[in-house]
Amino acid sequence: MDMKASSLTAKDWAQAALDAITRGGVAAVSVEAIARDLNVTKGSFYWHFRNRAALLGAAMELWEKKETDDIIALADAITDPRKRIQEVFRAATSSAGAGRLMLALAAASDSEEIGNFVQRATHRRLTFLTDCYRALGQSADDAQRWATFAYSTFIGSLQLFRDNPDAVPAQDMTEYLRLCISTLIPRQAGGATSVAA
Amino acid sequence: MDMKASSLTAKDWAQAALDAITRGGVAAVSVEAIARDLNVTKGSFYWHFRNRAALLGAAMELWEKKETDDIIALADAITDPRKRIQEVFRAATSSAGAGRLMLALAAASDSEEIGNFVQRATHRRLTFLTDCYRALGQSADDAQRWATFAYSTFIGSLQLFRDNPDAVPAQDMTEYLRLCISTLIPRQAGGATSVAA
DNA sequence: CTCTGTCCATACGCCTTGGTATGTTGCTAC
DNA sequence: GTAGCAACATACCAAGGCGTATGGACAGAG
Repeated sequence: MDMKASSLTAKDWAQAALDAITRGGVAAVSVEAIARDLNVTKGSFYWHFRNRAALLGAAMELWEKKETDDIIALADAITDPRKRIQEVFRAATSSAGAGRLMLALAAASDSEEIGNFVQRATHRRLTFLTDCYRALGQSADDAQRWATFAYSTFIGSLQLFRDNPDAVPAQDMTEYLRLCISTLIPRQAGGATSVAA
Repeated sequence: MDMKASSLTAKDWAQAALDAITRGGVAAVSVEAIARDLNVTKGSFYWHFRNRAALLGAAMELWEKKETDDIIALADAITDPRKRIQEVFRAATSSAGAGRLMLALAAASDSEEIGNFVQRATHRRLTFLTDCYRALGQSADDAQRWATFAYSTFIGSLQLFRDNPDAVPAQDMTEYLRLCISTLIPRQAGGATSVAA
């Protein structure tokens, strides 16, 4: 029944590393522990990778790739900038796994290697949001500030609901999202363009 | 010149543990490493504490105590609820050390011990903010949602500026804060509801 | 059947860390 | 001055984790 046990690839190891980070943070990425998860031993690992740092690098590259794919998929699906921002929030609060992974990586961003990837991902997301706000007719400065505001709220909500799941009753979750979205998307555009509401 | 080398207390160890967490996360709390920071050996530690978990517990209690003191000092200083919320943001963005410590603890909140403390601190802060919004005339439900919103933005901004210091130019920082504060404190004080669709 | 390269297991050395056991110093009481 | 306790230092063990060295299974090429 289990034919996938033929041979492992470096990507399999990278994905397993991401899973370990999601569960227990970057500190949980130990060669032997992940080898146990994959039902192999260290001998397999050191054939695919030079050392633990190489595994972390591959995991970060895989994360960046999937991360980019997610952003692109999100961007391509919707054209209305208002609904784009809205969808960022909805997609974030839905997939708890990606959120936990993002937070775990951010927590270890003091490491030079990981920090660069987190920084790039954050920058891309901010650029994406800034473009949305610019499409709403805001100035460049206003758009950047609003994007930073919205992204901070997004990250903070993610962390709050992870660490304090009962901060907001589950019934009020939709109400909370409506409040955030309606507040973070100013009704009055910068004055130039206007999107049909 | 250095007379403070007389004798260490358990509180000194707890504070050193908090410093280690601020620098490198909870994983950086190793008995021997902190002993090196304090210029002593493990022998000293195991006289003051039973084990590493006891040190973490003492560190968390010390953190909760200082944390509570900070909140109380903040609350006593200002009576205007609008300025209270404003001050929360200003105090947060100013002391980067407390922010880093908070984020490092939140990142390790999957641990049962640490998670409880983080949860209590978060709950107290949310209660504080909720009271502020209630004092502004909001309903209980609205106040809780706005408090959650504001706190999420606060935590998210902290994390964003830690991981991506150049997300917003330093000059625009005050502008960014003004945007957040003016948005997160609804203008209309006497009214019952704030945002209507 | 043999040879070769891929993919993995086993065994080992080394370092770090938690924890224990025990030795050592300095101050205080008397 | 000496008994005794507080506050360490030192030595040691076991566990785990990284990295290496080497051996073995297994498939395909010839």
